[in-house]
Amino acid sequence: MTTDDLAQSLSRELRHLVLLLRRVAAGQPITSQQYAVLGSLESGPRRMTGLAEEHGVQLPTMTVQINRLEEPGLVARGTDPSDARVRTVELTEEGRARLVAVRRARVAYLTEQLEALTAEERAAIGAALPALAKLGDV
Amino acid sequence: MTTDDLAQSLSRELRHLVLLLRRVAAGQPITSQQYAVLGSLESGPRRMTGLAEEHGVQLPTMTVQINRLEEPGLVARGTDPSDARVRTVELTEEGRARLVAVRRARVAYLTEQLEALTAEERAAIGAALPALAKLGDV
DNA sequence: AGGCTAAGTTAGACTGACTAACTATGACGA
DNA sequence: TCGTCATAGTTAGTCAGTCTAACTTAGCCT
Repeated sequence: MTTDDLAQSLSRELRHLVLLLRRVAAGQPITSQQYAVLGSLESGPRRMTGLAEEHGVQLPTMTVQINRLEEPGLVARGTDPSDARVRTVELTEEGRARLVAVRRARVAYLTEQLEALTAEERAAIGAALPALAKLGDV
Repeated sequence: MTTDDLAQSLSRELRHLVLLLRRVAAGQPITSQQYAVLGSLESGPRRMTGLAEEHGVQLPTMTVQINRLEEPGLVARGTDPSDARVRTVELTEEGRARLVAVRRARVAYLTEQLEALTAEERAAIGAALPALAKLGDV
């Protein structure tokens, strides 16, 4: 298979995976974007700019996201004592609990889907993950 | 690796792939959703209901999408002579040209990304695609 | 001090998605 | 054949997510 053929197949499957992700997110108490943001806060407070860059969105977009997470008390804004321009964002206890619960549900759903495959197919996916992780890391 | 571990890794990588897809779509003259709809029309006219089901969206969502594709003349609505309730949708010449052009750009982008990997990594992705394709086909 | 740069927020617009309510047509039994 | 119910689609209203442009505030540097 040429790289070009592979790119065509991958292009097709990426759309498929998007639909899968949509089903993973269905019925969750937060959207997949909110989940992703909470995940970025798991290891400690972050600044707005860092979050926006990591998620590949503009700052105003992240402002909106954090506003929506702050309103129900899942995250809290703080300040950086060394630079008054910087706003920090961190998980609240409730936000951490929500993150864990949603992650559990996501993983459970994916586990269920993976169980439907053969052991060989699961192994193939596992073997491809490192390569997929590198993909697009320009 | 247990299936549960695999699910966790996959959950992480899916988010990564979403960001990749976003970059693939950046700068294209149509959105990725519009591209996907045009792709569904490549093999011939379709009815609204069929398109909505294939894309996993509600009918009103597809109405809006088709409206936006019809306005610049990329698709055309028709009727089904055997059932007056049914609206058909088909590609115009311009729509087909647009589809081909966007596909070319997408594949070129992915090819470029894949070239940055080793042959082994590309092979691993290729080997996993059939399994990924099955994933979520409930 | 003055002026440039950086960090965030606000405002306005657009896409994409949903549900609810509506129109128009088809199907089927009394 | 007529009434009722189901099907196909559109319209209207709402919300999340994203963008750009414009603004505010704070730091930095000469």
